[in-house]
Amino acid sequence: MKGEDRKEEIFETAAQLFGERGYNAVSMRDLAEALGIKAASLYNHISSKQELLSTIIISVAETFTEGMNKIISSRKSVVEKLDDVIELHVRITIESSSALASLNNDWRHLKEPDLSYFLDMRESYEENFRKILKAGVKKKEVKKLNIEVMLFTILTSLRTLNQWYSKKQGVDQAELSAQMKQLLLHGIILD
Amino acid sequence: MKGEDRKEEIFETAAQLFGERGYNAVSMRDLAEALGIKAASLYNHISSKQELLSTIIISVAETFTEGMNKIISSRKSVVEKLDDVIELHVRITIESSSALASLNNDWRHLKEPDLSYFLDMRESYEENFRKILKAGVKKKEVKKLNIEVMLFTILTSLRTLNQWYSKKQGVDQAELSAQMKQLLLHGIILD
DNA sequence: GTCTATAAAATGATAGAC
DNA sequence: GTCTATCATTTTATAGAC
Repeated sequence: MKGEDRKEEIFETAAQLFGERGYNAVSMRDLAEALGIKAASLYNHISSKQELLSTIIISVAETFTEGMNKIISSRKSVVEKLDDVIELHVRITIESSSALASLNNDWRHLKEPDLSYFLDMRESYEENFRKILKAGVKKKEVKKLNIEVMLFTILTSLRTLNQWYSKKQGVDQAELSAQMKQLLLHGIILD
Repeated sequence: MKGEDRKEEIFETAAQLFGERGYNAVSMRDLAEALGIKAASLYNHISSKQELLSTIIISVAETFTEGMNKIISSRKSVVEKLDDVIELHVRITIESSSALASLNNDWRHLKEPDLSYFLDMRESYEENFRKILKAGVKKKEVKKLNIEVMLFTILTSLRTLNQWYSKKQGVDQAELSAQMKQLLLHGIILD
């Protein structure tokens, strides 16, 4: 199946370029050149530029959705669930850094019906996260702060981990997870 | 000075559109239409689309630089300085939400020499922040965690505050600052 | 599966009338 | 200060030869 290999290669290179420069700043000529072929040849493997973006973004988004669903349905404590969410993000950041960058920067350029599908997943993910935090407050495992501020702050740090991780070296996955847990859950100030 | 008013209006509308859709997804025709004029008329007030992006981004970046310089040269404690940095971000988020979105999403599309100028300011800002954290660790005001992880996590939360603030209502500036301080500096877990 | 050639549309920007 | 008309370029995508 050489054809499938080529297709895979196209998606990977597209994810990398979209992640670096943004969807609109990467032309089909740019992508083709990076692959060593002409732009017209791309259309023998894919049907449109939009298909590239949708496939890249939806794939990562589904991985997040599956991960969160597992966490939600487990019987762990709230703090353990929060640990697991952080680990999920760190894992995906390291495994799918480019696709994650595309998702973060270019989800706005999805077209319907993919846009709605993506937004539904995103909303559902956030709602599940919110539920974990609310349960934590109720069980007195989590401080009684504004739920939306907590949700946003933790989530945005986790979502943009890739921006930072791709630049720095010398921090491995386990170490990064541990540091993020300390920081986001326990803060940085010594009392 | 009616001309200056019009120019101001163009920059504000551009910031809003760039912030919503991204620089490359907003055409000069889109911008003109939002202002109720034709695209060609824009060029009586500005010289290029690039000028719009540069002016918008550099202006906010300079506000951050000035704010950070004041904080760095004050004689406050580390924790107070961290409080001030958080307040600086919350203030700019509320005052210049659209320009901040342009900065976050589209700084990559700046051209030289503006790109280098921006990156220098950004690097200097981060270096000052790093110094505050390092001093905190030394004085035992801040936990001895990985400096880069702390820097990244706090900064990314603050930088993307606008994404979230523009959606939600009912949280005022003082309240938001207070919540962010609690969360970023002291964490969310009850010990 | 890749190429050349080309269509069809959109884009940033300019010239010149009013 | 805004308009119409237009240019030069770039863009996504298709047709058809090899």
